[in-house]
Amino acid sequence: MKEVRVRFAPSPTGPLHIGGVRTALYNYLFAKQNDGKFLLRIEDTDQLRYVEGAEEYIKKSLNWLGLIPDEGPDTGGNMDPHRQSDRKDIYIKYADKLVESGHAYYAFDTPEELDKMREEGGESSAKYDHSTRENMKNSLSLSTEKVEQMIAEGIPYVVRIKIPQNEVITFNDLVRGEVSFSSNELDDKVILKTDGMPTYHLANIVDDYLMKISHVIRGEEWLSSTAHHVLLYRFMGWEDSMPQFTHLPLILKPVGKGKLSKRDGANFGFPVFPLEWYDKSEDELFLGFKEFGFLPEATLNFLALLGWNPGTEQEIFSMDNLIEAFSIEKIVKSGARFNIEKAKWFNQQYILIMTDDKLAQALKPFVETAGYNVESALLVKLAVIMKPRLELLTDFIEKAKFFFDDNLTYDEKTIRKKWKEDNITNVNSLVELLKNTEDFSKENLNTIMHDFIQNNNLSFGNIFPLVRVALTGTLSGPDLFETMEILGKNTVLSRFDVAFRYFDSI
RNA sequence: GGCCCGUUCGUCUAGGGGUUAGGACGCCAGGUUUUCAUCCUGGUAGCAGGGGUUCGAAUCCCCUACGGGCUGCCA
Repeated sequence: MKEVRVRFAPSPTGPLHIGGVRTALYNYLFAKQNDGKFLLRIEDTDQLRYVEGAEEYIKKSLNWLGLIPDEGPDTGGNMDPHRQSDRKDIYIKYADKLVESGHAYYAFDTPEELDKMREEGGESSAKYDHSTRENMKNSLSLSTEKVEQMIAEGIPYVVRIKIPQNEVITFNDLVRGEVSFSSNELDDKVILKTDGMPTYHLANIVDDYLMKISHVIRGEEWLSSTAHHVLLYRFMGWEDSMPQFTHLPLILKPVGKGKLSKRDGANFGFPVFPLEWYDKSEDELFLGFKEFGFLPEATLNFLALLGWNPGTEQEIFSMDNLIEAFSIEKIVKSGARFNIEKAKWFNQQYILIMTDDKLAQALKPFVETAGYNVESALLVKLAVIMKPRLELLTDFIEKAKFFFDDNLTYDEKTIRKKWKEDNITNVNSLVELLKNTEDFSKENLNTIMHDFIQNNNLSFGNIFPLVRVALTGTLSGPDLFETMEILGKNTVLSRFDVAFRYFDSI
């Protein structure tokens, strides 16, 4: 059987977005499952839209996610180069070949002339095709002498594919089954631009052929132009080694119409990029899944299930599980809405199964970014008790800050309700008791405080909330005694001091 | 407008002629817990509409509606 070779072929026109990440993931899974190769190819044939740093961003993102290419711009090898701008000469050669065999032709039309042609088409807006090409300026409508003269004069030209009439182009899509297009509906797409760069269509089939790609797994936006690609393979004489096509459903906005876009992230307050991206032209910083506090494994797991499912009820998959379970046949046909709540749930599941050391390690950069310096031993302790309370790694700062930041914001509702006569007296007695307590282990604190309440015939509900708010500012949090043990006697006593003064002032 | 693809709880989905239409997220309720969270139990909610085919349709066919993509010298 033919070796499985798939590629992820992004265009460096901006940050990789979540749909692209999923495409990369499915390619990766398919390659690994079949002992094949996963290639990264940079499709930078659009010089106008090229964005500085985008290629680097793509590589860094794949790296964060662990989707490491077997072959790509940084790996070298006999399929090099993997950046299309470095392969310009190759495409020109093949474009010429198509012109020679009569499957493509030169066209000299200016943008204005093209606009005019389209406008004249009226409602149904005309295409550059069999019905219009004779009226345009190209090597089909012009005499050979005229064409040679124009080329000699340096008049810019493109190469267009000559789509035959009255043919039905059928191909098998691994997700959708048999798909057919009438050639009469297809336009004579530009395959080589005036700047000598190929368009996607040419570059794509030439590279996929040369790089021996066995399966093309890409987004559904390419389905419509696949007939053109099939024709190109045919004209090149490569139909026998044409890859299998698989078109993935698109990822849609969480609400409203259309596919997920860069703006949605900002609008709805969730990430659509793997890593943060600074957009120079708009002077805007977009945070990524990483900065939001998502684990790469959880991000991948969530994305894997968005448009694919194993057919079982299993939802949590390690990379190895995914590689084993993945199958193209199980890819869903319809577009999926992006749902951040489910993504958070996956993240929570992964946090829950992390080891304490790993969690502490993952938390560290977030603590530092927030401007705190927490020693490792404490961080591990906090990781243990905060683990079931985190959906995102960033929740840690918000929810555990009081352990390493003395600046508390007190829950005033509790103070107003509970900081009264008897309670004040009792809590103060409790503090006196704690002052005389040397053993601040959670077990001892538990015993002492429970005894205190029982011996004085008090209720938990009148004492513990005040203690909790005085020490942490909030009513919700981990076990009180454990919290006190970690805080330590000195901090506990000084916090009572500060808190009670504040309570009195309300 | 044209062409192509799609449509099962709010969301992600299973199910491919006979199922009480299953699971997950979310939400709600209860239990556990000194609080919050975790955890456990239960509940909520769906086959886009209309025609066929069939003894029988969520499942097959057609139409309509709706959604999505493409229709660039962008990918």
